[in-house]
Amino acid sequence: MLVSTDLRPNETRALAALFRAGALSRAALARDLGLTRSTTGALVLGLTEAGLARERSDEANDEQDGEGRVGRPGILVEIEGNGGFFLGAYIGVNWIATVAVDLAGAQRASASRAFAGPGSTPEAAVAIIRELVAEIRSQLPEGARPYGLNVAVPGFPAADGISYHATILGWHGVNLAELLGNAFRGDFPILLENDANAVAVAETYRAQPGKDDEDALVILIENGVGGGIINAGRLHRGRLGGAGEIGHLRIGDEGFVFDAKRPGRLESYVGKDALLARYLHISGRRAGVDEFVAALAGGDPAAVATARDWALWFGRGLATLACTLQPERIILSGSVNAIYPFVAEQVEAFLLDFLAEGYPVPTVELSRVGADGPALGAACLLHQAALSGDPQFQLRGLAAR
Amino acid sequence: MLVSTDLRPNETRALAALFRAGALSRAALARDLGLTRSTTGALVLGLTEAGLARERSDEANDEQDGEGRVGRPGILVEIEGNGGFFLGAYIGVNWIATVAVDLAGAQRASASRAFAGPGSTPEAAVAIIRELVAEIRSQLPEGARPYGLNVAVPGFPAADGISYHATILGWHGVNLAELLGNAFRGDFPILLENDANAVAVAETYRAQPGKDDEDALVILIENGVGGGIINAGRLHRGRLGGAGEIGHLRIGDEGFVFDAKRPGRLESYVGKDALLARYLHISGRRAGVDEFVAALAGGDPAAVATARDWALWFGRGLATLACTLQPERIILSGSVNAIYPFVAEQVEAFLLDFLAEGYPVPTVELSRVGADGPALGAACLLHQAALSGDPQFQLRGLAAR
DNA sequence: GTAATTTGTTTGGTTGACATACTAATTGAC
DNA sequence: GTCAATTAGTATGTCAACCAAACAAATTAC
Repeated sequence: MLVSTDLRPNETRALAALFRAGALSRAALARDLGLTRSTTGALVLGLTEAGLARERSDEANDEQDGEGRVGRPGILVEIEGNGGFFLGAYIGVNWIATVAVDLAGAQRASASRAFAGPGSTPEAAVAIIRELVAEIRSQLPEGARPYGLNVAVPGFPAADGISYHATILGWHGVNLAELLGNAFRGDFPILLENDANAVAVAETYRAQPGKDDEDALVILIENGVGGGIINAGRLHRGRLGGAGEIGHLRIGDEGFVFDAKRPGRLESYVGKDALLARYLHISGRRAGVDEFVAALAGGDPAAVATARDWALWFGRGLATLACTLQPERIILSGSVNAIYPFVAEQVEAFLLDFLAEGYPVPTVELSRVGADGPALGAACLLHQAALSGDPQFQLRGLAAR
Repeated sequence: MLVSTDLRPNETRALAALFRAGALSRAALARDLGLTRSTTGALVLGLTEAGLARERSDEANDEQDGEGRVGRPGILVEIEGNGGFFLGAYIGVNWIATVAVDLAGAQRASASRAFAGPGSTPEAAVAIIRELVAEIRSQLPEGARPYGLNVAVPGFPAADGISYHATILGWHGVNLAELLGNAFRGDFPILLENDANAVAVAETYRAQPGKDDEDALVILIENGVGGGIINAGRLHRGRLGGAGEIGHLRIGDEGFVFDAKRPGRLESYVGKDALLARYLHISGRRAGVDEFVAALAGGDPAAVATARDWALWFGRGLATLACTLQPERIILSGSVNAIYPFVAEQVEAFLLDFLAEGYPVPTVELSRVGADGPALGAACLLHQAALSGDPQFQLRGLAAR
């Protein structure tokens, strides 16, 4: 009879090591875990029988470590993706998306639907998520049971620990966790995460094989400016998951769009509305981001001047953040990032000039994940929790009894 | 024969649980670790024989949990402080300090000496540390061997991974780690840490018993403004340990002391020089911090006006940081923090007004650790590493063989 | 072809952790 | 005061995780 059994600590550690490295021979895994080869052999056997690991089939990839390696070559062992699934969702202003990530960290299914956020009720959003989750579950192997669902939302839980505020959706004091819990009663644990935080995870999680201690700052620029902070490979969430609200950074006295209550904020200089207002002020032309970028690419002097102003203030904000957080990489996401390539030189020269001598200068890169970013990152957070041994997402395997 | 043996993972976990809680009965410890009482009994026996834990002697303190607790009361077990020692040092501008922290997290010895930082060589500093370490080791029990030495320094390692820059000491490109390594050749591992980071740890490490996931920001205000960030109980170090350099925060266009290269920085508004320059500008009087605080306490209108300006800009900086990092507590350290009580109301009203509705407002507190802060925090970082199971500081016990 | 090296597996032994059962020490009900 | 109920701590036998040692297998170096 096949029964589901919880994994032993060293089995979880072994999976985490395999995930970090991509694939390892039993001997290399033994060294990584500090166990003997014999123990590791039994460990891998158990994981294989439980359907969580497998020997790598592509023989072509037998060049594990350089050329002159003496001795019998090892057989690479890797994670069996079908060993488990993690669900992520995103409630956006215009749409709702869901994805499934497998035990190997690969995206395996996705589904999305239009959603008129402002004006819709939280209950409507939950109903859509329920249908989309059913849809992606049908794309997964028969009988696959997800370990959990993490929902990225544009907003933050409030200080009372229950209610949830999403000004952009017009929701206030909504107990979204409870609504979702009722919709999926007991099937799996459900978490909420801020959308910018989720994107930050999606951009950095396993960005480079073998590296899991990345220091990065992900900046999301739309109308508002948000961010997510990754420190040593872990999301810096702050007290209630609200760290990274860098749109409120005070970098000047006014702003291109003026806000009497909170003047001089970063997003009033570099957000989408601010950018286009500045362009309107200089050129007299009303444009969208795409038109603005086209004008910029075409050398329109007003667009170039606008971009130069944008870069000046953006550089100020980046310099502040680079000093405060000292990230290795800064990743730009959101529709406004399309103008960055035109001003990269200016911003990076400013950064280099601002930072103290010898201080590491972060690289600035553009987003690599697409529209699924928030949902994908939410799922990756569950994957990370499971492979770190979080008891709430205790991995299980099928074992013969 | 007594031999030194490495601790098993669960023994280290047990010590970490005892440290977090202060003291636990065997049964409570078993629940905490997820082990059975019988296993935990054997675990505690082993730790006791190894000299790392002991039964608490003060019978008075038998009120473990409220009153109406039925059943046989447990015997509290706590960490035996003499089980291990961790050394911390601080190279300051005017003095060098060293402390020893024991396995229970208590400060057990300290020694310091005047040091004319600017103008002295790194070699001179290392020689003083060597003597001070010998001095505090003589205050510890016979035969105690420290697990390591962590040295807090006013500066940062440079991007090349070797050299070390401390502008304030006039040191550039110094390989301090190597100098220290030569001075203590092989006795124990040696680490370096930025001083503001170390202070942040000292302020927050075990600030509240039972809580080890604090989110805090520690701000050090002297001439310059530095900071250390604690996220979920861990130091946020950034790429090279340089996170928290909040003095460079760009909050305005000029500053009370003008810096042509980097105008508008937080420290040019709220640092010591800036404060006193502003007071000079308003009152015509040249004063030190102590005199200024005395004038402020006496109701001197110029001092009150200066403090109000200071509070305005400090509030702007705090608001930026509160949004970016979302700490639960903000702790003020450094000599300038003496003026905070006079403007606390103004700053906190500004914060409350600035932060979004429902956003958690951090508390602002004054430092609780004294002049030993940097050295103490450095030692606490080693203690934390050892109790987290860091292999570099693998705990050992004496066992009969 | 032979030695050296590294991988993976087998075997038997040690020990960490468990389940179970027992004793000890307290509270609360009568 | 006495007796259940409850919780803490310990003893014992069992299981299995891990190790050490030895061996077979597959490669490089000479």
